[in-house]
Amino acid sequence: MEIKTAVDCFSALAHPHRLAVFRLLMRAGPEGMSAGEMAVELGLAPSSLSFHTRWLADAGLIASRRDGRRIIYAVDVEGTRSVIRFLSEECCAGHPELCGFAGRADVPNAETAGHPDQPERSN
Amino acid sequence: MEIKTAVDCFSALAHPHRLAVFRLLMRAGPEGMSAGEMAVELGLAPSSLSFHTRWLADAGLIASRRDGRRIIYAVDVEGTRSVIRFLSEECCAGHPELCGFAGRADVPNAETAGHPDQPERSN
DNA sequence: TCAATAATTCGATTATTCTGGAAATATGGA
DNA sequence: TCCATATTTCCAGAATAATCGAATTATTGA
Repeated sequence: MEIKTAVDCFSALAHPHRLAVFRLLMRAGPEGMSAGEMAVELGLAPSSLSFHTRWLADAGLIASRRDGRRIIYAVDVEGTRSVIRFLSEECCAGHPELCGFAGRADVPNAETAGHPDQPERSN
Repeated sequence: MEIKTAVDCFSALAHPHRLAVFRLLMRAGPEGMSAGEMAVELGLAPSSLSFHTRWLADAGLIASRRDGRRIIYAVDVEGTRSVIRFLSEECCAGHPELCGFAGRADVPNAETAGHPDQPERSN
């Protein structure tokens, strides 16, 4: 994941209303939720909600599909996984022992375990 | 982790210069790096760098200590783990199968591991 | 085609963030 | 004590983000 993309993702999550949208959609699951429902749920003007959903969509964290005259939003699973992976890998970069979050549960932490004494990079 | 804290953390990472500072410190490891070094490395005015380090520190992602007349910054491991955990748990909330990132088996992450059939929350 | 519904884009306004120079604070060494 | 170094805080000004009403676009059903 590129730095710019990562910044965009963090920016997308860096606002109470947007984080609320994201959480709402997480709970809604694959079926998602319409823009209107979310606006009501969060007490936002439709235009404001649209402003935020666009931001999340541009970051690749949510996606939209049309259903009749409604637009349904749902979490973009791949995009979301990417941010988590980015943060986790940044976190353990060179020092996996620090954060204890070096990898996936289903990937027997090969690199992590091995992690041959990082050259301690002095610059 | 509270919503507000999470937003603060994401905000802290949501700027190119701050993310650069964070990455720099990740690579520097526990020994950290002085404000001056980082300012030079990133080509920022000392006051600008200070503005960003403060933000990261307030979010709990980095911490500072004095060494003579220099201030050394280093990653706050606990704070960083908290954000990753928050994002991962938000991600899998109710639908761990979606992101495949429900947590590490060997990390004290009990609530996640247990994951008792989420009440499917219909609102 | 026309009215109703759902959402987005446009616009102006307000609020917040970012920047770096200048001044202030803290430390170390002559 | 006095000066140099390291960093932060203060202060404008410039840039960006957030808000919501009004206008616009898209869809459905009569």
